[in-house]
Amino acid sequence: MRVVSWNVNSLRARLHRVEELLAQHQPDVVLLQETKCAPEQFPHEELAAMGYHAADASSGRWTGVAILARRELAIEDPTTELFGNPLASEARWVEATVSGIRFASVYVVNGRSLDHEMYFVKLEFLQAIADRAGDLREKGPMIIAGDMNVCPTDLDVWNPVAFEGHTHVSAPERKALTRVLESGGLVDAHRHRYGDDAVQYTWWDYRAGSFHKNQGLRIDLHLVSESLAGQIADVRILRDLRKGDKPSDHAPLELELTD
DNA sequence: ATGACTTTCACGGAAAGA
Repeated sequence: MRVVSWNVNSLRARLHRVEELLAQHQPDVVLLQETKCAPEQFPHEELAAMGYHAADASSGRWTGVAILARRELAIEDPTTELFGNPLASEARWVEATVSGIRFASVYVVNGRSLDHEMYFVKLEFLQAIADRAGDLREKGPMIIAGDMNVCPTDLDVWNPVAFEGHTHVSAPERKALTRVLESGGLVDAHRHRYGDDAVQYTWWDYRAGSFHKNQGLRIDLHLVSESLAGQIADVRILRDLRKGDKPSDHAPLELELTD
């Protein structure tokens, strides 16, 4: 099974690149973030023409997440509910079961700055995910993936010194992310696959030629149940989709599980 | 040194992203 996670930075603006991804990689499940659609704008028909159906959480503006699956795979029990979510009106969480695995696509709050109200909202949001992951742990295998907006360690930051005092790298954010992993019994698929040697990023600022200088962050993660970890055959960051015509500022991540 | 890009909404430019 192939599971892609991708912050598309507007699904409508990126539909041609999503089509490229689906045609080239034929993933079974795709977890999207920052779809930026109002509910009526979500491109169900266009995706159906590409062979996929979707469960979406859509509220317009900056957020929006979705779970896509090949049309042959049922999307069961979708929900956008997340108990304890401090931003429940923003579409940042969607869950559904596909092929017996509980999937969640998540777009974690940015936080803006360490002294901003939204930073504390971010920590609350991560705690809500940890609580949910703890509940799901009792029920079976899960994959929570998306834009976590946290770099798990300094290995995941192109210049840790430059990021001191900023969001995405602070100790409380990292601790909150660790709680998600511990509570859910989850592994970071990328680290599980590559160990501590692999320095790779999933996001690069549009500005200043950051992508070409490889000045990025690894903030997009597949968090996978330990019971599935033995099936992790590969984890790839699809850098080619960060290039070319109107790319997102995030690259897709492709997780391959053996059947 | 600073800002350097892209999207949305809406029709100029602010807000937001990370």
